[in-house]
Amino acid sequence: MTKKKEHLDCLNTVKPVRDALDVISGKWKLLIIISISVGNCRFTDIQESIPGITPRALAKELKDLEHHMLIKRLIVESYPIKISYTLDDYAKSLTPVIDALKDWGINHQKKLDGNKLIDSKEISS
Amino acid sequence: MTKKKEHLDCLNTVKPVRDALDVISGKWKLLIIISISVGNCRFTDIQESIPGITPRALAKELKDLEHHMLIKRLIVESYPIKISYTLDDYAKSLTPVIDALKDWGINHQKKLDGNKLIDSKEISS
DNA sequence: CCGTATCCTGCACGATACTG
DNA sequence: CAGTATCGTGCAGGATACGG
Repeated sequence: MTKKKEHLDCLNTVKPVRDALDVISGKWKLLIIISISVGNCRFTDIQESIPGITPRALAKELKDLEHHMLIKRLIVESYPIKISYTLDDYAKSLTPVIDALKDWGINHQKKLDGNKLIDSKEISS
Repeated sequence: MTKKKEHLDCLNTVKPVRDALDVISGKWKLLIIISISVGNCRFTDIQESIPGITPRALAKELKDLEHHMLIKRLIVESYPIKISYTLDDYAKSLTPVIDALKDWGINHQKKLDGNKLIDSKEISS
């Protein structure tokens, strides 16, 4: 059956897509990457730059991101202990993914907005 | 400050990215899109093509996907009622997104596998 | 055949307090 | 400063049964 083969090919797509989604989805991951990318490298700095995040959440997400090799954790001073988080070069490989998601998200939002305008002509600024 | 501006630009990225993730993340959405894309168009067919999915889950996801204009729901016969689900042309716009995620996911898995080998060597030594 | 209706469970995520 | 430790909660998703 050709259908079965096609189905299998598609499942070969689903797995890596899910792997990728696991890495970048979630409430904080992108925000943390962004915060580090603009120069925040200390735990407390990152925490203060992301309204609403708790130290528990930040610690967990930082570990995840480090495990996925998207950020690096460096001890820069042992007493008093100081840590520096930086983006790994590997994080750059995410650029096409982020861009594709961003472009589609913008376009999709426009499409949804267009639909809303049909219902109500209110435009919020 | 230029930092503040950069930070703002990045937040302008986060929102559409999250919008996009909301649409395609989740346990079943991609599988359903795939199932329909290979020719399954009846509720029961789709259900049987995706091992483990319950009617409740399928119904919910189909509604979401329809709301996001990725699939179309057509009543093809009123008694006994028969429904046909098809991919909306708009779903094609997701292709670059899926491809980017897939490529990155494949590459990332390779990278993790490579690292595992290093880790296990370090541990065993 | 195409779904709803109930009920249930796990886990992502939060609040708050505390420590080397 | 850079995190843990505890405790708590909401909600995505599951099991099972039933209805038009």
